[in-house]
Order: sequence, then C-alpha cells, then structure tokens
Amino acid sequence: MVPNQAHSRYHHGDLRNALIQAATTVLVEKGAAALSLREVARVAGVSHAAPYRHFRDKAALLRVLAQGGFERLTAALNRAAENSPHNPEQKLIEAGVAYVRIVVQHPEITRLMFAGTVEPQQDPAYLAATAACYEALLDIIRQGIAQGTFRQRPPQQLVLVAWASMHGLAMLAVARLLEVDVDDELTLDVLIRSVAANVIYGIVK
Amino acid sequence: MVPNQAHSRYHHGDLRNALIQAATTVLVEKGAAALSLREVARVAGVSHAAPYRHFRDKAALLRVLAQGGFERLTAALNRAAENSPHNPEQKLIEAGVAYVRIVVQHPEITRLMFAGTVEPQQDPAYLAATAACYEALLDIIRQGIAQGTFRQRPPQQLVLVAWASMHGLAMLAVARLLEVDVDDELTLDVLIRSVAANVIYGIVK
DNA sequence: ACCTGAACACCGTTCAAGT
DNA sequence: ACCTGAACACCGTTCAAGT
Repeated sequence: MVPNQAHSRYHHGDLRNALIQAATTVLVEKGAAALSLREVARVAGVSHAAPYRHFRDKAALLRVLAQGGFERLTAALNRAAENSPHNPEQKLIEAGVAYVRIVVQHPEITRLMFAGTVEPQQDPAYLAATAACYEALLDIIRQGIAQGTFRQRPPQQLVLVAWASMHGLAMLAVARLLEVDVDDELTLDVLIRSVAANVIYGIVK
Repeated sequence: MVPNQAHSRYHHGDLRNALIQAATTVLVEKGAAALSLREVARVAGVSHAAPYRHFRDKAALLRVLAQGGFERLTAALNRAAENSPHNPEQKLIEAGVAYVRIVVQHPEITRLMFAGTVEPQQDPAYLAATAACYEALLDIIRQGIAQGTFRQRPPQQLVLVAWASMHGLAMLAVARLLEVDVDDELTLDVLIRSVAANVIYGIVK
C-alpha cells in the first residue's frame, strides 16, 4: 500500500507529518509571529489550502505541536528519574533540572504548551499527554513518601509544590525576568538546584 | 492648555490613553486573538492609522498593557503584606494568595506579561515595573531573614523559591492544567495556602 | 481521497494628503 | 502636531474545480 510514484507529485503521501515537521521548523527558526498556516504550506511545498485536508484549522496544528512538547517533557522526566540514585530527594532535583532545561531550550513550544490559548478540554490524546507528564512527577513523590523521606501528606499536595516551583522558575527564565542568561547552562543549573533544595528543605530553618 | 472644542472632533485630545483603554476592553472581553490594532482604533473611534502617532507599532501598545499588569501586581503584593500580621510567614502566604489571584483574574494580561513575546530589554519604564514587583517580594523575605524566621541565606536565593512556586502555580492554573476551576476562589485559596506552606516548611519532614 | 486557485474578509504598516 | 484614506503585502478560511 505504498503510495505509487504516479500519485506522489500531486498526492503528497504523508502531508500531515510533513506539515508538522514544517511547522516545527518555522516555529523554531523564525518564531511564533512568523508561524502562519500559509508559510507552513509554502515550506512543505503545497498550496495554502492543502493543510485543511489534515487539520481542521490552525489551532489544531498548534495543538499537535504542544502535545509533542508534553511527550518530550515526560520522556525527559522519566529518563532523569531512572538515571538518578535511589534517593528520592536526588531524583526530584534531577527531574527539576531536566524540566527546566527542556522548557528553556524550547521556548516557542513552551509558549504553545502553557500559554492557555490551546484548549485541552476536548482532545483525549492531548489530555493523555499532559496527564502522563503529571504522573511522571507523581511517581517520584509517591516513592519519596513510601520510603518515609517526604512528609506523610497526600501525594497530590506535594507534587503540586514541586511542579509549581520548577514550572515557575522555567517560565520566569523564558520570560527573561531572571537576570540569568538562559543559554548559560551552568548558572541556570545552580539556580535550579538552589530552588529545588529550598523546596525540599523549606524556607524556614 | 485644555484642548479646545474646535479641535476635539478631529484632534482627539487624549487618544493615547483612549487607545490603552480600548485595547484593555478588547483584550478582556474578546481575547488576545481579537486584539488587532485596527479593532482597537475602531473601538476608540479613530482611523486605523491614528494609533501610529502614539505607538511605534502593535508591540509597543501591548508592552504598555503588560507594564500596567506589573504595576497592579506590585500594588496587590504590597497591600497584602501591609494588611498581614507582623509574622513574616503569614505575610509571605498572603502575598502568595494575592499574587495567584491577580494573575488568575486577568489571564489575558498575564499572557502578555509572561509569554516572553514582549522584550523588556530596551524599555526602562517597563524594567522598573518588573523590578518593583520583584522588590515587593524581596522586602518580605528580607524581613523574615532579619527576624530570624527564615533561613540565613542570600535573600535573592529565598525570594526565587517563593516567586517561582507562586508564579508556577498561577501559570498552571491559567493554562488550565490543574483540575481546579479557576473561578472557584475557595478551592484555589486552599491550594495556594497548601503550596505556600510546603514551600515554607519544606517537603522533607 | 487529496490537492489547487480564486475569492472573501480580515490584518499591520506606510505615506501622501488633509485640518 | 495630529488624523485620514488609499495602498501594499500579508493572513485564515472556504469552495468549486481539477487529478
């Protein structure tokens, strides 16, 4: 069932994925302001009306990009947790470092993921992707509670502090409200670890 | 030097502020997607080219709205700190509640403030507004350190944890990634206080 | 089943011309 | 000094028509 060559000039074959690829390229290289559906179509080498056979509208394409961002984030969190020692504190810190790094390395995708313009409500695949990200953090917290390292609280309560603090740090960095150079990984690392440590051990002495 | 009536049909008098007002109305009532410079001009009752006498481009107008958001946020933080008891822990919690509430109550302005599309770098007034917001939080932290309630750490280190966690919680709420109804103030309050308490006392028991 | 080209109603921005 | 109207080069979306 491979698309035959007679078709392949006119019928693209896998235009859907080509459009996702093109949109990502445009977004990363030229920014969100330059990301028009017409430009994406141009980069993919099709007419400006062609994308409408594969996405209901522009928002639907953007939602796919955002979903990809959540999947990448979840993968990074799980990788960080696996590669850390058994100690749940260390696991949480490394997950935090991974979280902030990924967010900061892909600011344009981050904006799509967290700007709130993408309405997750009706798309089950999208919801699953965001839930998986939350679960990755929850696993670490649950383990810390089970081992007696973390406070005996509902895990949803503790995971929210961890998520909120890492997410906030990342968003402040992306918005350039920290005096840190976002591309200076070493300094950013120190900052992340400092925030993570304070979250874990508390501000009060 | 009041603008005389002969002028006032053609020469608006205070178009700059009228445009800011119109833009705010459009943003709040119809959302960021509907916020075009032409629509703003329409609402203000002038031609679509008139705004260019008062703002270099669309981004300049949006930056003014974002700056207003920071000023309102700073005012709310200072008010919360003043109205709280002498106890720095309580002050910090109330400031957190105020922060998240303001952010959540004005999601569209929040997006402008923190999306990172507005480049603060070159605008001194804008930078001053963001710095004042940071200072409001820093004051509370400094006081807590001075009184011996908070850990003896550089205040910039502690303020970052507090800011990041409150900011993160607010941004997750705005992005509708929490299962909470953002308009349910009571539930949101419980959440904020839970996060604040965990930040202050730590995740580790 | 998938893609194109013309068409429609929008944008942001500029610039000569009006008051 | 401030505002308008026409103009230009863009958008997102739709739809009849092509392959």
